[in-house]
Amino acid sequence: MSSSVHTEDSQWKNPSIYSRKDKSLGLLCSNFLKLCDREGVDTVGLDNAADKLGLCPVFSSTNPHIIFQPCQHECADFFSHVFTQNLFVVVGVERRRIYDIVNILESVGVLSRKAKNQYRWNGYSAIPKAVDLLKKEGLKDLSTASSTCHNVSNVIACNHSDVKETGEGNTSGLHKIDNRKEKSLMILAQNFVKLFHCSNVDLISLDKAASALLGDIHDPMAVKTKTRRLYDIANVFVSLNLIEKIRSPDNGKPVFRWIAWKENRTSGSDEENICRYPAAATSDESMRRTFGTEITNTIPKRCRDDSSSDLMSNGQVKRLKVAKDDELKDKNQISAEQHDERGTKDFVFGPFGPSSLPKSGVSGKENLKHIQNWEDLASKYYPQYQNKVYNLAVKIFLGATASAMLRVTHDRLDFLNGIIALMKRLKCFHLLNVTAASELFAHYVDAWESWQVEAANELHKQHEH
DNA sequence: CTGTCCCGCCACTCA
DNA sequence: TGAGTGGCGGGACAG
Repeated sequence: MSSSVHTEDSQWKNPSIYSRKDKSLGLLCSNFLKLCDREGVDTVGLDNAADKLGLCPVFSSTNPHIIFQPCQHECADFFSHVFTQNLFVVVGVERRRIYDIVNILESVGVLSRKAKNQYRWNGYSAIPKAVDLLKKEGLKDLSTASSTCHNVSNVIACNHSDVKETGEGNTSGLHKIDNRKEKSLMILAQNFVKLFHCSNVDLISLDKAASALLGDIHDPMAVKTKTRRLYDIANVFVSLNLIEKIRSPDNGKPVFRWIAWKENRTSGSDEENICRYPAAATSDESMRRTFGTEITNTIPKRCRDDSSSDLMSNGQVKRLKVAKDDELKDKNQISAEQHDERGTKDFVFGPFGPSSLPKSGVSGKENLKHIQNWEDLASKYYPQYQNKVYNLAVKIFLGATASAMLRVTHDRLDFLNGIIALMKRLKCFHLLNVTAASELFAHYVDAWESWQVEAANELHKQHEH
């Protein structure tokens, strides 16, 4: 038994192993934006985005939104140190959050919906136009509704009420849709923008904004709910550098201030206006904004299995995908190109690479590519199970733990204990029984062992050569 | 204690 | 009809 695994075991049980901030909407939004804001990106598919972000969709029968994000740390030796350095962070990011982000981004024109699951990436250059439109809309509302509403911020709320009133007492589908739409995060976000642009108020607190947007509704619960939504919106807008959070000079309370372009756009091209956004800059290249937080996981195409393939009876292992020699060679060639200083025919180790092997000449960005190769190879070792819980377990396991765990211990029991501890941390262990877990992970051990033999042979061949 | 906002239930929509 | 979408509020976390 390896004592190190026991040490890690206790760490996995630590509920405070990651910060709440790791899962923040703002961080996720930054990552999402960085993913979209790239050359040649026109359409954003939500599934694809989640995949590229390193969010590995799993098939929870209880929560269709659940997605696992392997880790917030994009370090070269992530896989090898993930356990020993206590970097293991499995972040339960929900697809649900992506919907929130997408809706808010849509409100300022950054994205527009094309079809189910598909969004068009309009980019940051679309923001000025969208905001301008909102401003005009807000001012128009102001002029037409000023007779019934007493102040600027209530105009927006008045327009809310108009919709609401037509819906009240009428349960027809159309009005239901209207009511739901009116409450949507997108509309709320747009009204939040209008508050900044159609009033003389410079600093807006979220509770005040919530009250303003609710108009005559003074229900504390409604204000609380609206405020919660505004927090989400504000976080996304902060990620976009549209607003910033500061302390009110009056009472020290947190308030938000619009920091992107605001003045009436009477002249100047769109490009000039775009450049007023702090997020944007002058050159084409730097027009792509930089974020305070880097994308945390660039590992592409994680653990996407083809669940439509033929499978055996429930809970049984269908097959273990073992990389064929030629496939490995293909990978090696790709890897060799990426690590040219190692020679064009160097053997690059996959997800189960023995820790004893030298890693000289591989660092920094190259290591990121290296990790991607690990990921590619990992997909070839990917056992497929009909049992969704098994697949869940494997996906999580495959994402971040296989090589690291087995570098810590070669003892199978120790290995299983570690996995069980991991499962407990992931709160999904109750879905598994120990026998099932043993069966599953014993397969993984076998795969790893066979791969090691294969890798050792390849290394031996290289030395002979 | 207050502000913040993650989490996920469940209703609704749509292909 | 099932998968996708998103409103909503409980309650945990952070300062």
